Amino acid sequence: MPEDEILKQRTDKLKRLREEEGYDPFKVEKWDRKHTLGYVKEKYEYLKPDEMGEEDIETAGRIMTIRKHGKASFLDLADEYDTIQLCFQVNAMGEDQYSFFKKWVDTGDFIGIVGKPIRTRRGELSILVKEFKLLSKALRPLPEKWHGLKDTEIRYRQRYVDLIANPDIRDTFRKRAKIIRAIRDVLEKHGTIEVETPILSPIAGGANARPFITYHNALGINLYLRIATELYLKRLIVGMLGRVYEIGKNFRNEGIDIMHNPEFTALEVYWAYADYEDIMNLTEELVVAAADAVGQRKINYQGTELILEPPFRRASMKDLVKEYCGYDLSSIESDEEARAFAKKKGLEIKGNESRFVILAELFETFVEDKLIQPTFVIGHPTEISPLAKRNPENPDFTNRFELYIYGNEVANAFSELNDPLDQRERFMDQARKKEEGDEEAHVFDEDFITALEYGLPPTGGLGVGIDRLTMFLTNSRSIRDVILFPTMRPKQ
RNA sequence: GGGCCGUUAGCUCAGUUGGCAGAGCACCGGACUUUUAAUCCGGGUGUCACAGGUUCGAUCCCUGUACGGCCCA
Repeated sequence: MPEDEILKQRTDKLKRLREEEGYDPFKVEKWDRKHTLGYVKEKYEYLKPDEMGEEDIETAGRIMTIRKHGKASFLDLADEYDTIQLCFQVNAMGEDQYSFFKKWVDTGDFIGIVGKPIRTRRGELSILVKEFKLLSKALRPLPEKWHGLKDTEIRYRQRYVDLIANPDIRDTFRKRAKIIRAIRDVLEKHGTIEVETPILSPIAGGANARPFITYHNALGINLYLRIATELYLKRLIVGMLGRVYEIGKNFRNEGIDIMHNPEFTALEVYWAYADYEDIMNLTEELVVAAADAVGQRKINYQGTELILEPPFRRASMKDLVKEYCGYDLSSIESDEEARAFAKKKGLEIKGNESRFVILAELFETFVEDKLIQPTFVIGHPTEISPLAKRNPENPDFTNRFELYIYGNEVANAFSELNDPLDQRERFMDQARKKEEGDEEAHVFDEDFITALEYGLPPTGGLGVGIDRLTMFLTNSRSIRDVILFPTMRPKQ
């Protein structure tokens, strides 16, 4: 039957219910749910076939299936966590209620029930219902009961249908909540305060990315959706908040794929008086707390075992690139030589890359996807790290690390650059890159320099991709499986 | 941005070398007091994504478009 016909049929049924019975399920305001299905399942597990519990259970849920047998019927009732069978029998609830049920109740409807726990002859823990109340009606049919809902397009566009039909998906989002809760707990424990910084701002800085642009009518100016929280959070360290963090959405105007959604959730943390090694320890603590929150440190991700047990492997970018593609920076004498090497390796060369940029590009091409187990990659070139403090022994490199899991960047952190003079130069270098056509180069933020001129203490900072971390911890293949309403192109 | 794949009933999917469009579940009517993929009897509910083209005839072949997925940059 076409969906609009079912819709019409059920709408008519609702109308008749209102007229013939004087009952309007949409006028019901509440139901006192004294017990959950989980409570019943746990407490009455012991019941033997044909045995009945003494307690009156008062619970509620959505009817998932109905098996009608004349004067007795069986329903599967689901609440947010569990499903339990209900027995509807004429001699338990009386003629009136039973015929009301037969006439007016459909799968998808919400009902509240009162009844006693029993185990049926066939061994199924159930509730023998003596009273029920129709709490709300479904006018559209549920997806098919065996296969659930598979169509990715409907799953993402109408997540509510996905969540009804595929209980596992509900579990993924519960785990996501637990992960974020665990992260907050660790940070609070370390005296880090949660703050909120602007999403709309005149300058979108703190990362290499293109922003979304919007327009403020009253001010008559363009504003940008943030691409990172970094520059605002560091201003707060200047402002002596000591330790701050923010968990929130960032927005990057780029493509959508299995690892990228235009809006995504990031954690950023800044600790005064800490360096990147302290932050590395913190990162391990956060990842492990997140893993523990959802159950375990050894996880199966898409058939690969990932072991989230600290200490994570630590390796320098230079060594990794040397190991995986033979590029030994210490023996490279010129940028030309570096470019020639890269070209031989099949990289596309523009012609102005430095030996450091080549290092980073070789890393991306030849190393990244090999880093399956959690690995801290340390020591990124200064040229590609415009907000990170230089390594005092080798100023071409920074005290920075990224955490890779399953070939993907999950965290990025460094000792923060707090020298306003150097920061100005770095921004100017970025501005040059922008002029040369790099649309993702950092924007010059004069007020941020001003803030640094007031004095930023030595500070360690961290960014973590919450969606990606959640993917690994929930064995989700796509970032869209851990975002409730992923970005979709509008239909038509 | 490029390549490949997909789009058929509410859902999961068949199918047609180009000739009246199929199944299971769901849904509607009936029977049934222990089912749990209930069973039995009856009912097919569709713009075969959209727009063109080829053809006597297109859901099928061709072109384009939309949306989705995968891979690559």
